[in-house]
Amino acid sequence: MTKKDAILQAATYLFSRKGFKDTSMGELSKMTGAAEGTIFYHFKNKQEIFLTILRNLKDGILPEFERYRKVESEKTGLDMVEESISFYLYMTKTRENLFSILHQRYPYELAETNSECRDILEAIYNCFLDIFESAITTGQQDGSIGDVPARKSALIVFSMVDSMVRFRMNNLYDVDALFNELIESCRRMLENRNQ
Amino acid sequence: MTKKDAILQAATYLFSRKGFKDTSMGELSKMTGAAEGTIFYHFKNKQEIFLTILRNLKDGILPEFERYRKVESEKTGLDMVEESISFYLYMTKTRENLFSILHQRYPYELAETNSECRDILEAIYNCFLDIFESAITTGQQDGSIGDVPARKSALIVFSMVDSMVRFRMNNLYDVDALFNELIESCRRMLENRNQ
DNA sequence: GAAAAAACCGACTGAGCGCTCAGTCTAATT
DNA sequence: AATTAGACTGAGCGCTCAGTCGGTTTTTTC
Repeated sequence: MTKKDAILQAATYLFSRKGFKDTSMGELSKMTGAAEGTIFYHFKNKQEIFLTILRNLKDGILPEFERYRKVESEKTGLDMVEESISFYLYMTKTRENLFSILHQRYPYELAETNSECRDILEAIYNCFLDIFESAITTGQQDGSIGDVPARKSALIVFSMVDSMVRFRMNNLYDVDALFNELIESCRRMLENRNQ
Repeated sequence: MTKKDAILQAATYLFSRKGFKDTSMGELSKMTGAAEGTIFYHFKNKQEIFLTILRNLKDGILPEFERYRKVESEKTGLDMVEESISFYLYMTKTRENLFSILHQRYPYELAETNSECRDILEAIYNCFLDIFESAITTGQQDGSIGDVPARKSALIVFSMVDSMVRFRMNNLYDVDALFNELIESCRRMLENRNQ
């Protein structure tokens, strides 16, 4: 692994654990074995490290989500919603550090002044929502899901799932214990009752 | 207003807007007109200012929530859930600064080492959950709500509502546009269908 | 194998931070 | 009028931080 990659990896870890502002270049230097000067040789400043992580997050994750979304399935839309929730929870578990960064204040603060950051965040969240929305519209076509506004319902489902992720990351609640109830709640919320 | 109160008020504003770590004593001093020394005369350190705000938040808000919870009502439990959601959204709107502080990283970081902070946060969240839980159990008694696990469902409803608050605070989505759908979703999620 | 380019180093800088402290001011008490 | 105590002040201390710079080592190119 190149030193540049080592820096990005360590920064991802530290930013997710301690936050952007509370991670110092000295720590980053110590963790990677690179001198502070080396870090600034590869990245013009601290913010640029963060943006690079965000760029990589987008480029690494979006294709995976897109690929998942386009997989043809024999399932009903309602079952697809359930599967999408599991998929999202699985993704956030395998990339905990990256998703933890998305739950922090700094990216949204940066987005206010930096348009690239804003665009990346928007692309990421649109992609997440699309997963749920397309499952819902599929369900409305096959009759498994009732007559609900698809985008808004997708947003509500997403907000529920994202809260679970937040619970898990902050060790506030055992998400496994809540998982079944979450799925059942979403089913009751969406299912078609006029069949 | 005493200078001590002015400091607390300004700190609440600054902490909620910029976060704990990004608020400097210099700023706080400038905003209140108090010398930096004065701040440390009233509070032994920066953390103590934060804890005082949290203490006041608890003492100011919990009684109001408790009072609301104990109001006898003619409504069905399901209607009470809807009303509780509105009540929670209303409370977060009138005390936006305080609730914004609860959505930050610092209080939970502090809670890891400071037991008073931990206790306050726990008391606050238990109180929030109790509102929704007692509406749900009421609904199960009057038959308006189905056979769902009350505490877990309360947690799910709370997580939905709290996400709305987060959307509003970060200007990510127009919550008013989502409000009706949120209510309808919760109703579908909870209502008794065996009547 | 020499020259050029890229990667790397760590001591250093200046700004900003939380917090201290010696001392002033004000108003009540004796 | 003298004393006292609480409220308040702001210069300044010790420290941390992001970022710089002059120089060294490693790699690439011809």
